[in-house]
Amino acid sequence: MLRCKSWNSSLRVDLGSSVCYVPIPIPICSRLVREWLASLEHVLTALIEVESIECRGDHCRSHMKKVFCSLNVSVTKLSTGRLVNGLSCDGIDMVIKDLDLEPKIDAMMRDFLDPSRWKELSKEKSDITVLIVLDLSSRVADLKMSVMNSVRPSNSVVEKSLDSQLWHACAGGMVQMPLLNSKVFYFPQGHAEHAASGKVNFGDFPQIPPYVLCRVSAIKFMADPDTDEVYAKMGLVPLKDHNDFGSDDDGVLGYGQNKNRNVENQENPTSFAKTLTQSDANNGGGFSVPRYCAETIFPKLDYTADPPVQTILAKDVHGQIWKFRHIYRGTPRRHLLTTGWSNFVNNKKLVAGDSIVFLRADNGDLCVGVRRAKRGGNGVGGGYCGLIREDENNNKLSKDSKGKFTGESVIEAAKLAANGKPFEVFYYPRASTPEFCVKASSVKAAMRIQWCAGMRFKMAFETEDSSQISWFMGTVSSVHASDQARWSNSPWRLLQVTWDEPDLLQNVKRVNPWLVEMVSNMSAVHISPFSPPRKKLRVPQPPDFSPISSLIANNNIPASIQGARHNSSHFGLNNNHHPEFDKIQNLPYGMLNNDPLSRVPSKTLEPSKKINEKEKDSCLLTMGNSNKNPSLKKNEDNEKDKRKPVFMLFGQPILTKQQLSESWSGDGSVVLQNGPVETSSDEAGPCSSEQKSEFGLETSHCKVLTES
Amino acid sequence: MLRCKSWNSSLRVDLGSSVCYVPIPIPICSRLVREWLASLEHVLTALIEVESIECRGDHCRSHMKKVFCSLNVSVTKLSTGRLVNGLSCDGIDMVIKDLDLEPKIDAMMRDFLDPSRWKELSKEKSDITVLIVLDLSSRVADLKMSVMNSVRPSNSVVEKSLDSQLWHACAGGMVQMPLLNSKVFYFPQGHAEHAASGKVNFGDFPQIPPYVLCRVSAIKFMADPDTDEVYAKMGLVPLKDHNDFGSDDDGVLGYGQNKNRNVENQENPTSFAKTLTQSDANNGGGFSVPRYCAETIFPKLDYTADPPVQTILAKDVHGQIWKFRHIYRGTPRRHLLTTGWSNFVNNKKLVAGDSIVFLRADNGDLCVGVRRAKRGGNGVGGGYCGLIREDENNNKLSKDSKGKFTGESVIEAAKLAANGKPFEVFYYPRASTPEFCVKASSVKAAMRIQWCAGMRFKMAFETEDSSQISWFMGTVSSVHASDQARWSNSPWRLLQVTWDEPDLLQNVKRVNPWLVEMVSNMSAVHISPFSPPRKKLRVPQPPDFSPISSLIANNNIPASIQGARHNSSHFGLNNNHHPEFDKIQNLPYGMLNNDPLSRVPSKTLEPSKKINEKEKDSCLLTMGNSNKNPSLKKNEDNEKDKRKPVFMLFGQPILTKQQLSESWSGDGSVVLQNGPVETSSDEAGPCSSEQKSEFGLETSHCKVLTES
DNA sequence: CTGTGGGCACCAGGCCGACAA
DNA sequence: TTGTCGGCCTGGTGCCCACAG
Repeated sequence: MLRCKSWNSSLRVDLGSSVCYVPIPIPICSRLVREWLASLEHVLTALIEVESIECRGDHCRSHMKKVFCSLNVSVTKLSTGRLVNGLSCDGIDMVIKDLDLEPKIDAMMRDFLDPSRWKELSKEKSDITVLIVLDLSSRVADLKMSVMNSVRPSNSVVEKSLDSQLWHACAGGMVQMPLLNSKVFYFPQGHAEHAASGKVNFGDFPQIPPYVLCRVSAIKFMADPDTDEVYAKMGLVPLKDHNDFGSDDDGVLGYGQNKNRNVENQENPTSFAKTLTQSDANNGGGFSVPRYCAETIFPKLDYTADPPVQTILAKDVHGQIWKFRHIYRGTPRRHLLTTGWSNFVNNKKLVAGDSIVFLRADNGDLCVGVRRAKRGGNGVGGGYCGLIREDENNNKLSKDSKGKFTGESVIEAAKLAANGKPFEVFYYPRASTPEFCVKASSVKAAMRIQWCAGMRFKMAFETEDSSQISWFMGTVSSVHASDQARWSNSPWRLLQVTWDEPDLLQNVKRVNPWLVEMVSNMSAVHISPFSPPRKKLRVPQPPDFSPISSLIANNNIPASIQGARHNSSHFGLNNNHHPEFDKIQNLPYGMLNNDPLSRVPSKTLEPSKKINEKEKDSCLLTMGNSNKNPSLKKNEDNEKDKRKPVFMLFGQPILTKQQLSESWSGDGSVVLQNGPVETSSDEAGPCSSEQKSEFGLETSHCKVLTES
Repeated sequence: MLRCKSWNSSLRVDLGSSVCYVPIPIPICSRLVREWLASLEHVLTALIEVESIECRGDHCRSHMKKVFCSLNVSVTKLSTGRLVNGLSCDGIDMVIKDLDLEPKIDAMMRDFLDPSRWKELSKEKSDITVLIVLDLSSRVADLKMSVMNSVRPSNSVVEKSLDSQLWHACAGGMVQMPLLNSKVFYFPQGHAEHAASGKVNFGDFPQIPPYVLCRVSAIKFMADPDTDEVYAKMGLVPLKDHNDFGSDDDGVLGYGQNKNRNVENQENPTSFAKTLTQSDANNGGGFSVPRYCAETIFPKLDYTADPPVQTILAKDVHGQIWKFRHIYRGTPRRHLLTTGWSNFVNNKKLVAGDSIVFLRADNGDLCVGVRRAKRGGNGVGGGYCGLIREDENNNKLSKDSKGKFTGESVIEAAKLAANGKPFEVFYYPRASTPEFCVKASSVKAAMRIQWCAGMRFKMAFETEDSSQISWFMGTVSSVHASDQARWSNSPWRLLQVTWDEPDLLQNVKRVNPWLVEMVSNMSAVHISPFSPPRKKLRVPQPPDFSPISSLIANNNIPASIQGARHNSSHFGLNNNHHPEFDKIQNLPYGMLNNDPLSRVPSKTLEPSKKINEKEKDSCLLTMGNSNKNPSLKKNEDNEKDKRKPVFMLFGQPILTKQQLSESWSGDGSVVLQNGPVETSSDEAGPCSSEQKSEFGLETSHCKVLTES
């Protein structure tokens, strides 16, 4: 038994030490071994206790790197719950041994290579030990890479839903994922932007509606095995009637939009994000830990030691455990991660500008996540993001051939949605497109607002380093469907806006109503509390639309039929209701109203009122910021129904006759039918959905707020 | 202009120095760059003259590795002839500059990225200069690998025929490639062994004959871009009549088999092969150059210098140029390759036991090739090789999806051959299966021999390190088709043999007649002149055939019809002619005789005579060794027709009536029809080939030799 | 003549405090 | 409080000779 003090820089092992994530170098020819590793998926990304190290060969110095060394290890803690397909073995302590990867592996290893054998072994919870024979040749780096590729399971195999807290921490503070069984509106347009850069031709599918109310039947929080990019897979079931909605916890209007926003660092103090500095990302250096992070997230350090030092173990999104040396030293004293950090940076391919997230999970585990800065583009500029997404997609396709990112996949999902059939979507929160599955209550609340040109609003954006959220002020310049030809009644990107700081938000020309909050002009100064105004932003990157105002001039709506009561004429835009409503009942298939709740009486549409400055001030929305008020925040989760009855939708919505007579609309073309329809039966279409009816319930939000 | 003395171990560049093969690390996100590199194919694997080095960034020490450095280079000599598809630009000096690979490459590089632009530029032979921006981050190794993969063209793209001399040097001394336009016999059985481990089911294709006479219409010497393994792509045109044979230079029988064997180191003294020692392959060390190699292959060293040192530039099979420091030092003095050697070893992934070939080409270029030792098997043992071949094949398939190594590809080729249509085959000389396209004259000469059990022979094998060739003695134990059920008339692996040293050649149980030379028992001692007898061998690895003797007992031939004149009864095997010849004329499609030259008269088959020991001695073949006789060798190329008229096939074959009445045969089932056939016209089948007719001309070789 | 091993120098990686923002 | 830098130590790489087969 010969002790090798140091044999490989990536694999520094001493007897009795415990090592994390041993990337096992495999001899080139051992195809079988690689396949075996792949079949085991994550089993090797485990905490490994080194029992003995043996060096074979005649000499251990000059040819040490060619000697086959035997590393006898105990896998003391499996860091991931999966051994083989479908088998969960979380928490199994296991030891693997007597596995010889030498060239003559074939005969003696076939037994071990059989995944079913592994499955059985783990069922019995018997201890197994692996004698891992490492080829410490000069090609270790190469081999390590190829093995890591092999070990890393493809997306199609691993669908484990990872820790929701870590997922959200990586996703960033802007992301709001709907709850399981909650209602969302699915927007095919948004899906197309997200998954196919908007380059989806819906023209051949006239039955696809602009939005479909769905129940979230499943949601899996996942992460790309190569890039660690978090994404979610959502199962959606189009809703035919409200009986599907037993577990809906989404009955309160008006709160959804910003309820969980800004949770990071405030409502969820157990996580901390830091953007890597040059020194952090520099290969030779360590990681400078902000004091707040070290004191609130990391395990308590024994400051009586000199120097105070400890080992940090942090789990990443894949369940891999990373080991860091945490030391408190220097003058003045500061917290640093030294040993292990460089390895992490290299493995995750981090560069300055990327962010790292430390999170203390509810079970006490320390987790580490990664948020990559947008490469090759300075935040706001470029309009690249869609393209980059598609490129990644193409690579992905060749790997798992799932087709998540093609126009076809969007069409397929949208067709299923239109037909009332369950479907699946993938959502990448780090992509710079707005969420296309939006909490129904948020949409409803937003659409209940009488949007009109001239309105002042604020909208939240992530700063480029993803560490902060900034609010930007803007003015609604126009209200009309973003694609009037195809989706004339779609609220998607309904608002055309101008920004108070247009240079920073050049590419953000149209926004979704549920992403903005109306504000008074006077509050502009103090709504951006923690961000210097010029900080670079991460904003949704809409594909460049051609100017839509020109389309308006050429659309089918005669100018003569436009009313004038609340004419926002100073923008030259028309946001009035359409007086000849019946003439444009060209609602797409599946949009007919068969929801008893929404059978509001037919009435003559009353044009919305022009909102003057005074009214706007009185309409200032504070609900999105309500969680900044500690006294309110405490009770709102449990008592929001009672506390804000004015926003209730289900139960007894408070609706005045006046409110019922109003409807939201954009310009003339964006008018939703909200009169009673000779109700088609359920057989009229598999998805005679209630989207319109939901919007039909809208009230003037300003008015309600005034009442309360 | 800041000088970076050393910035990266794989890229050590000083001003004014010339570097070879700069693997360019590319920032991760630069997909466009990678595509561009791929489109340029080999352009970057060139001799590069460093003009200037610039380091940008605030500091050049601690963050040097993150700083983008600009390397201003001149590509002084393009090492490969291809820039873009179809464009040959050998010898173009070109300089590339002003190419910025920074993140914002897209806009400014699109022009450069256009392959057609490069095509034009190279047409004009204008000087271009590239400012190559290198991301010297810690991920250089990773990136280098990915870029190398990108740069390396796939097989499907590059079909450049590489230097024949280097190809043959890498292929080894055993390999005999047919000449362009020469005649070969194509053996589907051999093809199946070579390309699909023999696991090809020909059962559904009864029209496929066991051999097809072909003209070699094309031959390309190629090398695997990943492994450097040499292989050849051959175009074959089945021959319908001898008029196709205008340029046939293969008219002399009896010489072909060993004419070009042992050329390396003897007839071709400008190449030298050495098997790498541990020290050679060891990462820390250099390469110990044998004196002979240094003095005969390498450029002349100036021994007056102290120490004598020079730079060696050697081109590999891909045309890449490798640079080595050649020094003559130490006590006692010896030749060493130092700087550059380690890089070569790592890049080629060489290990001890692999061989390296240095060759001085006719044009004076120094070339370097690689011959890998068989991994994972000790030479003779295992029977792996076929399997390994197939595994490599599967990998290959996923890469170029060419299907060179499937049973289907063999079936396809064999069907085309059977139908007289041109086809293509790939031959990997380092695979351990016999050549399946064999010089026609060799086959004819071999089949003219009256093979019979008990005959003594020798056969050449390569030693495991590929450096030498050893001759092994054996005895023919049985003569019958290797697969009597399907290929009853195939000469492929006709001879079942026993070896004088059976332990070394356990898996070689059946051999092709044209690969062996008959010898007398007495010459056994001195025919293995330059190899210790126990040196490990590299031998063809036939798939394990089940014992064929049992098949014989169950075949369709009644025992009663077997003659007994030359009964080699001491082996219990029957090598007599079939007296009821007409009953087994079940020749496969395409085997009918329509060759006027071969329309030998029908006659009663005379059973072959038993060869007693005395006769065998008199039959000793010396033709195969004739080139060892300097006086003979000098003239044989030009005058072989005249010098050995007894072996002529075309022209005026010397055939006595007795000779014509004889035919070669193995056991009863391996009888070729050589009587006149009611000749089918050409329409009888596209490939009514003359294979049988060729063999129909056979004479008793023993007899002919006795006459001369 | 050449294979092998130890000596040794160089350098990239990595940990440190100093210093300043 | 923490980002950046130079100092400095260390281990790995690679060139050298000695020695021996």
